Amino acid sequence: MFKLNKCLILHSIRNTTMSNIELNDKKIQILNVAEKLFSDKGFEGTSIRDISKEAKINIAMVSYYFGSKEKLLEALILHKTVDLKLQLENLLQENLEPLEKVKKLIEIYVSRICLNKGIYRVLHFELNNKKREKSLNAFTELKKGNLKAVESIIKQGQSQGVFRKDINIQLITPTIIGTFFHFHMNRHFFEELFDLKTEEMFNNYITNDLTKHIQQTIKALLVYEN
Amino acid sequence: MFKLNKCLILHSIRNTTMSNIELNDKKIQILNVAEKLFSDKGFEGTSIRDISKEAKINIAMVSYYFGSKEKLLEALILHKTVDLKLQLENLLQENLEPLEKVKKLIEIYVSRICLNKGIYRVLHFELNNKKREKSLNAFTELKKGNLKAVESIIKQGQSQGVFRKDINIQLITPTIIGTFFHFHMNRHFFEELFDLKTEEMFNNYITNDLTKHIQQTIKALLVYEN
DNA sequence: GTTTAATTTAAACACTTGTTTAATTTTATT
DNA sequence: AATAAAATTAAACAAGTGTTTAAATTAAAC
Repeated sequence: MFKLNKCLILHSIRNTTMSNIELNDKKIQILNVAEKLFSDKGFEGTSIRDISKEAKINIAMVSYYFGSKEKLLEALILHKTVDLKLQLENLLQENLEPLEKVKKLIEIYVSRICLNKGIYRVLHFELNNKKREKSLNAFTELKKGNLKAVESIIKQGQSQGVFRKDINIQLITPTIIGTFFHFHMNRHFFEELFDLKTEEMFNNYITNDLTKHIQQTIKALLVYEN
Repeated sequence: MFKLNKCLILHSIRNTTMSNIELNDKKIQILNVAEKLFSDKGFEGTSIRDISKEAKINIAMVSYYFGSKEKLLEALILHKTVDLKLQLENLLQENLEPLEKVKKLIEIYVSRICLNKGIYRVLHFELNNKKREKSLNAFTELKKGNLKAVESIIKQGQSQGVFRKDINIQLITPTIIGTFFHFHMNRHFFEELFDLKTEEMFNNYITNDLTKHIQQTIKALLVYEN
């Protein structure tokens, strides 16, 4: 473990790149393979031997680089969830109508999660696993930031008189992300239902029809008069 | 395995009870424990030894009664998802305003899934696991039935001129169940956010606030004029 | 009460798990 | 070229996995 720490520090000095210390071709390769396998077979369902086989490395390299399987998961979450936060913060600065902002917010959510579906599926899987609590703290912080962004956009719309005021702001994200995830989790079912034969057709359905449905739903919730 | 089959048949003769052959106090006990543990720790994360310890039975009894761990999961799904279908079919027969029917539909979904949250969480977990495909066929049939029910209710409302016609009916269930599940999956987060200190407070929030939010959302989607 | 079948048990099975070791090879530094 | 550090390896570790076996116990049938 002493070796490992030294190695990390040296790497961070050598790699003058952006991110938090630990970037390295081989490590990223391992992370990508881990994402794929965790997503397909779950965290417990994936063995380090599976990962090393697929990544064509020795079994010991995972412990060598990350310390343990658990810490590999932590690194994976950190590595794959950084940019969503940035994109939302940028959206807040943009000068747009509240309704347009909400629409764009949904677009960002869907496309972002869709792009990193692997890790978000893992997160979804492991979210309620008590063993995994520690690894998921970083994710909780992300969620808090996201909620702040949604709150700010909607309150802006409310003070402009465009949005209803008797809505539960904190439950809007669950509706947006929940709809998307339920669709994704039941992928097989909807592929059959909508006759989506290829990966491309499936993704197209998401970026068009599903996104539109979510936007329509949230818009209706925010503006309709009963 | 020969012994097992014989045993099952004899049981079904002795037990003159309702259900599909295989009911038995000890088996139900095992199923309940399995539901709890699978839900807490996932299917792969739960060992037969965990189950036998918690259920206070011998390790061999699971294989003896169900054949294998995989078949235990199949039995569990079948045993826990029968009644939702019935409740929805009853709802279809009721003489209610379309909007009231939708409201009640959401109530049924939420309460039903909430009551059996264990097994639905397992389903959610294992849904995309290719290894589990066979065990989940029964669940696909359930989903198809549910979709039929939703379709029939909404088309009724549309033909009465109460509901919009430019909505994606097939995506309404994802919004209902997805919202609920996302809330449930991120339980820790929302417990903190809404200061829900006890199990009771959490469940109350679901049956009141969350249900209301979903009903409000779907109502808005169905009736608002843009 | 004896016999037969069903249940329950502890032990063993072969296999997989995450992690560590110590030796080797590769890379970097002087 | 020699030295030191880092990366990689195969082998071993102890612990846990699902399942099977064969013997022991309990219950049912006669």
